[in-house]
Amino acid sequence: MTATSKENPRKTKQKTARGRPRDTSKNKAIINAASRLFLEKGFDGTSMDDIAKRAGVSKQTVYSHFACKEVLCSEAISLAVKRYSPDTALENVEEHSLEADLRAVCDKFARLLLGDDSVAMANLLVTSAPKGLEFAKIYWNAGPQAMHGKLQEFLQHWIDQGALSIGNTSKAADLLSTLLKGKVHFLRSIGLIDTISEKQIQENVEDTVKIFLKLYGT
Amino acid sequence: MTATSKENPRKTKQKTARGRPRDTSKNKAIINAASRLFLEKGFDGTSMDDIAKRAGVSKQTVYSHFACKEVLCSEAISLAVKRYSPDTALENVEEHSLEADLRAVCDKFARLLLGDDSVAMANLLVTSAPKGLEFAKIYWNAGPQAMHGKLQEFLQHWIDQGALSIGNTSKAADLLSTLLKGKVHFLRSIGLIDTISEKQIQENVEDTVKIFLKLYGT
DNA sequence: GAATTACTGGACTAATGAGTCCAGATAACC
DNA sequence: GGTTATCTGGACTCATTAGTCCAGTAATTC
Repeated sequence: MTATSKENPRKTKQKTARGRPRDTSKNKAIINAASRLFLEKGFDGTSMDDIAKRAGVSKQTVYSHFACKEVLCSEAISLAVKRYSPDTALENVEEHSLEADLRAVCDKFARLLLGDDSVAMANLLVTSAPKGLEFAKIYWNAGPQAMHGKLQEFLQHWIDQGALSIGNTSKAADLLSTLLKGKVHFLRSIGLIDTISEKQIQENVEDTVKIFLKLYGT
Repeated sequence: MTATSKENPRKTKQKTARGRPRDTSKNKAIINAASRLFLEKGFDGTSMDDIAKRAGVSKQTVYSHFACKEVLCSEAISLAVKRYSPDTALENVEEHSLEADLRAVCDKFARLLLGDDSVAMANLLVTSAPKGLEFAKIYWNAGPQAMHGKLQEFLQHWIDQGALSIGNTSKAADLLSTLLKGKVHFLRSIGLIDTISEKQIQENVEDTVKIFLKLYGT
C-alpha cells in the first residue's frame, strides 16, 4: 500500500458543513508532533500513540484526520521540507565578487545540508525507502531539486559575467552539493559523530569554495 | 544494551570439551544467513525466525551460538565488511602513468563504494544508528578507514614521483571517496533509483579523475 | 431542541517478533 | 554404557503496535 492510495478522510467538504467542524489547530498539532517524532525516531520507531500523546489529542482524532500512518508521515515530511525550503537562500547575496558570493551561497546551503533536521530527514528516508518511494519523491523535489535549481541560477549569472567557465552547469551544481556534504554528512548519518560543529561546517565551505574556483574560475 | 555487553555464550572453551561439540558449519550458516538478511531487509525488518529458517537451523540453535540479535548483527556486519575489504585494490595497478593508474584505482573503489552490498550496508548502519554505535565503528574501521589508508599510500607514491602536488593527503583521499560516491549513492540510498548502472559508475570515475588531476596534477 | 459531526479515553483485536522452555534425538567424550 | 552438551521443532510468554469500537461529551447547523 503506497502513501497516496489512501486519502485523508472526509477530505471533500460539503458546501454547508453540518455538525461540529474539524479543529484545524488540532490538525496542525498532530502534523507537528508527527514531524518531530518521525525525524527524531524514524518511521518504525514512532508509534501512533506517541504522536497522539505529543499532540495532546486522542488517538481516534489522529485517525479522524489522517487515514493511516503512511499518510501522516507523508504530510509530516511535506511540512518538514517546507520549513527548510531554500527560498531565501539567494536573497541577501549582495554581488560583491564571485568568491564572496559563492562563499555566502555555500555557507547558506552547507547549513541547510548539514543541519540536524536535514540529516534526520535523510535518515528517515533511508529507513523508509522500501515502503515509501513517495516520501523520497516529495523530499527530493521540494528539497534538493529546488536547491539544485537555485544553484544553477547562481552559476549561470557568473558564467554570463565571464567569471566562471563551466561546460555543464547541472553537473557543477551537483558537485557543489556533493562537496558541501563531504564526509561529515555520512559520518553523522551512521552515528559516528553526533553533531556537526560550526568549525566543521566552515571548513567544508572553505574547501568547497577553493576547489570550485580552481576548477571553474577564469 | 550495547552489542558488546553480551558475549557469545559458552565462548570460553574448556580444555577438554565435554559433550557434543558445536557444529561450526551451522555457525557459519547462521552468520551467512544473517548477513544477507540484515543487508537485504535491515535490522528491524529481519526476524530471528527468518534467520533460523534461511540458515536451515532451529531458532534455539541460533540463540545457542549468539546471545541476542544485536550480537548476531554485529558479527554479520563484520563478515560482510571482510568480504568487501579493499585489500586487493592496489595490487594489479601496473604503474603506467598517473592518469591510467588513478583511473584504475578509482574504478576499483567506485565499484566497491557503489555496489549493492555497500549501499545496503550504509543503509543498515543508518537504520541502526541509534542502537548500534558499535556496528558503525566496526564498519568504518574495516571499510572506509582501510580504504582511506590505501588511497593515501597511492597518492603518496605519485607525490614522491613529483606528479602530484598535494598539501593534505588525508583530505585529498577523502575528496576522492566523496567524488566517487557523488550524488548517486544517496539517490540509491533513499530508493529514488534502484540500481546504479555500469554507465553511471564509469561516468563518476571519469569525472572524478578529471577533477582530481585538474586540482592536484603538476 | 433535534440532528449531525468531532473529540475523548479507554478497552479491544490481531499481528508480529524477541527470547524461553521442554522433550526427544544426536554426537562427542570418559 | 554413562555423561555431557548440542540440535530440533514446536509451544509458549511477554511486549509492542496499527488500527477499531464504543459510550459519553462538546460544538455547530437547522
